[in-house]
Amino acid sequence: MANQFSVQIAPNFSERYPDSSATATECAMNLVFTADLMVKRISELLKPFGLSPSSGLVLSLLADSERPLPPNEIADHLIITRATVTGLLDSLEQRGYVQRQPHHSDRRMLLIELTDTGRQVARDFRPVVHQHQKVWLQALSEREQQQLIGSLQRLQVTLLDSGE
Amino acid sequence: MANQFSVQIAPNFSERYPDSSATATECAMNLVFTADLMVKRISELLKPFGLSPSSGLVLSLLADSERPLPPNEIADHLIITRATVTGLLDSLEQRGYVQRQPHHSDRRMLLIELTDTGRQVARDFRPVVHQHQKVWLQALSEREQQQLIGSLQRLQVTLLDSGE
DNA sequence: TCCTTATTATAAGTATCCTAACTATATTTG
DNA sequence: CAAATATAGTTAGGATACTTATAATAAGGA
Repeated sequence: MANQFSVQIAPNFSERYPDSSATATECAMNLVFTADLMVKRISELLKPFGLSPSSGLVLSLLADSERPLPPNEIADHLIITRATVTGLLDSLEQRGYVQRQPHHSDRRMLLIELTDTGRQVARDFRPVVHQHQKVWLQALSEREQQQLIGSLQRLQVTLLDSGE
Repeated sequence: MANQFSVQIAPNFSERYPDSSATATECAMNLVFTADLMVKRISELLKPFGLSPSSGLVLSLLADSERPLPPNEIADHLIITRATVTGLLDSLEQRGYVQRQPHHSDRRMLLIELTDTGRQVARDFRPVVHQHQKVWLQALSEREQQQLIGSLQRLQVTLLDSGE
C-alpha cells in the first residue's frame, strides 16, 4: 500500500531511453500488472474448488467444446507447451475430472474428455468466476469495455506476429 | 494458429451464466491473454541477459530508486511474496548484481543495493525492452494508449479493493 | 517398399512462485 | 518491566510451466 498505483515511470525516462516511449512502457507495465492482479483474484476464487487458473481454463475449454480435444489443441488455446498440458492433464485425470481416450484414426494422438464429475465441477466454479468478472469490469463503461477488447486484440496481433 | 484470436466466448454464454456479462468476461480473458503474450515476449528479450521477467523488474526497480530498498518494498511493488523476493535476491546476489546490507536502525531488515555490475546490466537490457514496447504499442494511437492506461488503472483500483 | 522427415505425447531436469512454518527483532500492552 | 503481538526475512515443500530429449506413429518421396 506504498503507492496509489504500483506502476511508476521514472521522471527522466525519456532522456534515459531516447528510442523508447514513456507512454508505451506505461501501457505495457499497467497491462501486465493489471492482468497479474486479476489472475491472482481468479486464483483465490478457484482455490475452494482445488483448481489453479490453468486447470480452470482447461476444464472451461473442454466444457465449451462440443467434441473431445487432443492435448495439442488445448496447448494452442492456452498458449502453453504440450509438456505443460501433460502435467495439467495428469493432475485432472488423477482427480477424475478428465479422461484420456485413444484417437480413432491417429494412434499418436489422444482425445481428452470431461467426465461427469469434471463437467459438474465446471458448472460449479464458472458462474462464480464470471460473476466476479462482471463486477470488476463495472469499473468501465460498456463502451470502454468494447474499446478495451479492440485495443487488446490489436495488441495481440502485433505480439503474435513479433514472435517469429 | 487454430483461430484468429484465441479468446472465444461461447455463443450461448449469456443464457448459461445469467448473472454474468459476456463483454466483461471477454475483457478479462483478452486482458490475461494479451499480458501473458507480452510477458512471453519480454521473457525472450531478457533471455540473452540471463534474466527472468521478475529478475528484470527487480533490477529496474532498484535502478530507478534513489535509495537502497528493503525486500519488503520490492515485494509490494511487484505484488509477489517476500519468500519469492528472497529467492530472486539469492539468484541476483549470487551473480553479483545486488548486495544485501544490514539496515542501520532495524536489525530485522535488510537493504538491497545494486552493484556496479548490476547497474550496468540494467543499462544494457532496459533499452532493448523499452524499444520493443514502443514498437508493440504502435498498434495503438497515442490517444488509445492513454485510454488504455486509464481503463487499466481503474481496473487495478477495483481489483486491489476486492482483495480483502 | 523402404527410408527420411514430421508430429504426437511423455519424461527428466530446471526455474519460478506460492503457502505455511520458523527465527530473530521490534512494538505494544498490561 | 514482562508478556503478548506484530513484522522482516528465511526455509521447506508443492504446483506450474519451461526446455530438451525420447519413443511411437504417421506421412511423403525415391
